[in-house]
Amino acid sequence: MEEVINSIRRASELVQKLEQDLPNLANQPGTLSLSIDQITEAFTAAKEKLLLISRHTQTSESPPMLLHETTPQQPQMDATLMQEWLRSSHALTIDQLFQMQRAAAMGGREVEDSERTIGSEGDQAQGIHASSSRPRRRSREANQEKKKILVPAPQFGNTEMPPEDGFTWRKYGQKEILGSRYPRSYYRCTHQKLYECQAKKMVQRLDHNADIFEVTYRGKHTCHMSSTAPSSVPPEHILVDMTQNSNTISSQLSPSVNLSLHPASAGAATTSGRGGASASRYGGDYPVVDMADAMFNSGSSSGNNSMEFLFSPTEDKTDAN
DNA sequence: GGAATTTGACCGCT
DNA sequence: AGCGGTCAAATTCC
Repeated sequence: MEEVINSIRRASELVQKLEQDLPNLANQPGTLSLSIDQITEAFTAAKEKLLLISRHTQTSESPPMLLHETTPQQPQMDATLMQEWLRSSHALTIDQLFQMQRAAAMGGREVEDSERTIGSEGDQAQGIHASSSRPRRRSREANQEKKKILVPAPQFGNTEMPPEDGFTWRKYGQKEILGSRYPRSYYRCTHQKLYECQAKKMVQRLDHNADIFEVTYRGKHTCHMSSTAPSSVPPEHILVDMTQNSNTISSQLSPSVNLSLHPASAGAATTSGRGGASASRYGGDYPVVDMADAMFNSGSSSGNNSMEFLFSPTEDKTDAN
């Protein structure tokens, strides 16, 4: 276990270093890519060690990895989702890094076409201001970036809520959707007023698998621009093309670089304001600790296999295209 | 009392 | 016409 921790630490340091060098490396895609590879390797090493450990310690009461049970056609879901969750809980600069890397690597074309409706900065197209009595948005989805991800429902605590994702959301509506068993909930960024943040998300359980939330993000968070705003950036790189293969997750970029060292998002993560699931436990000053916490506390107390979430071997090499 | 959630109504889009 | 997204009053919670 010692080794695992060390590997994670090393990776974390690399991330930190990378973060510091980011301004210099911004126009050096090669070096940047190299750094990312190193980080990937470090995490992968940690994972492999963990796998070894967990093989030894694994018992029959290993935690139910939801998707494996119910939807075998989604073999990599849990790993990706966990990464997604962790990433979005912390990432700010890493996300930017991804964007830079993407831009450097290629035309950025691989970004999920089918689910992504780009409008240059579609937020103001929200139509908040209107003429008559009740202001309405204009085009509903046009000119709005829209991303779908699948998120596992918490297995403990308030399972009605999707896992926190690094932002604070305020629910503004819920609706029964035709043909769906579960209602869809509508959330907007809590800082909508303060920072005019137009980010929104819709959350809905999958019909065929109530353990999974389909979360659709729309709009961009502008609140993180503010130094006082606690937010980070929504996930960009895990996208689900729901239109083709019901649950195909495509991880576009090096999936192992998921940690950001930004404690800024501390405590900002909750989907429910009060009541049940609450503020983030993973927003502290020690990302490694946070990650470990997430790894070993999420999903199951036995937790021995939780690392699979983070570093699935297949996942690591998944960004095939 | 303020902030968040609930929920029925409203309205734009297809 | 009907569905889906949003509004906003009412309610709940801290």
